[in-house]
Amino acid sequence: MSVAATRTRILEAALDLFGTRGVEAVSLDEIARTVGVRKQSLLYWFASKDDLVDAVLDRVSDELIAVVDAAVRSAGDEPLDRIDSVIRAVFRPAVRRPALLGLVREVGRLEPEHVDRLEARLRPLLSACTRYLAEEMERGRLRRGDPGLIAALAYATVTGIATEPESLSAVGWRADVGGLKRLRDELRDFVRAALSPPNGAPGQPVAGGDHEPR
Amino acid sequence: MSVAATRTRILEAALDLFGTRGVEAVSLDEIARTVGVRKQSLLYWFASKDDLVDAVLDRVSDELIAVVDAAVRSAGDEPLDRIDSVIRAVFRPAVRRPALLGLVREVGRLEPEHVDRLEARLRPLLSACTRYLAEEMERGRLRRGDPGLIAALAYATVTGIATEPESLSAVGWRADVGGLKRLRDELRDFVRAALSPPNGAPGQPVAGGDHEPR
DNA sequence: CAGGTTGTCTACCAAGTGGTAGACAACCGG
DNA sequence: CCGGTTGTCTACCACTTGGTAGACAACCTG
Repeated sequence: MSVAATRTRILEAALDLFGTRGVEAVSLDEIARTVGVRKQSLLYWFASKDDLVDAVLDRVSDELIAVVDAAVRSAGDEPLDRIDSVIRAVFRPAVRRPALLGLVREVGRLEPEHVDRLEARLRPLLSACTRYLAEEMERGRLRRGDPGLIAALAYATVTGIATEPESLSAVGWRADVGGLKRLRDELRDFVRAALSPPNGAPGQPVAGGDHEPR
Repeated sequence: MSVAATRTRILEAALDLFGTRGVEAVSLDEIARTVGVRKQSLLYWFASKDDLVDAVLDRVSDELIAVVDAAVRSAGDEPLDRIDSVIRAVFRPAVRRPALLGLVREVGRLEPEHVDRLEARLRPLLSACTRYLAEEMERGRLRRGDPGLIAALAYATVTGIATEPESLSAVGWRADVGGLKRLRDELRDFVRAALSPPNGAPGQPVAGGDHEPR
């Protein structure tokens, strides 16, 4: 009790290991070892490896949804600024802890049951996102395109760059404080440029008094 | 001899399995089974799993380099068109066979020796790419930024989107012929927008001989 | 046809896999 | 202080892991 509860520590360790090395590649013994406990204590808290995977995925999706929601709420009206805000909010935890997005990226290596579960939990976030993109494209404040695919592309860019510090080191990048800042800024500029409407950046809103009907 | 040589068939099967499920998660027995041979025949051609991994990585880097080189040579002078050409060339094999880029994405889950080997083989391609980006930024034909990080971002976007058809299915995308075409076009537009210089598309080079003092 | 080479196989092995059964100590409310 | 709950443990289990040893057939080459 002086330290965190065993269950939580198992979850954290499993998240990191699953996210960085892959679910199938990590054994229960290894997780238990890093927690400092026997495998059977782990199986006391989680009936099976599948159970543990589900719990970890739930934790990840919870955290992701919370982070994105907070970022959206704290941002202004301009869609590019709002997207900036989300990226900033996701970037920090993602780079500091690649396992977080790494686990999401594990989708497709997981068994269908797990994929379904994760998709179901993230669907509200996802559909709100594509709906928002579609609205702002309509208003001319974002480059037009298929909102779903645009969302997927932005997602791929952010997760790809955040989960692969190794490829970044291949282009001479270092993970110090300055490097992190430069990477974050470059990512922001990249996505902003990719989503900006073709005319000009500031994009005065269209005249009509629209009110975002929700 | 009627079918492909055993060695080649092992390499192909290993590439697909390693790339889609992860190196550590795939056993020699499983590879052998999909080839239709016993594990010990596999160990006759490749002394160990590590040897097999190296051989597969070599094959992947060879193919990648060949594809990119051909695309660059066949493209025109405009950098955005040239980048289009590379993306088009990489997109088709990558989406048809996610294992290809999936294996490259495995970097960071591999042991350092394998990473070093792969990086060494891809370094010429990579440094040529960043050098080219730097030149064209200088000439004002690409949006300015850190060439290395820009390259990494474009790479992350392409590989991320090509290796995760599952996340695409989450936004309603289907992998039929039309879907592929739409995805390819959307990816092209996304990257083109992300890399275009901010003024206008055709981008006459800047008059003064500026040199960005670093 | 003799003798070596090539390629696949069966038979093993020690270590590790996810998981079960149950002992045992610490704690709790009555 | 007593009986049950809680949490961790040891002891197993059947199966899979990467890898070794060596039998054996098919093939060349002389």
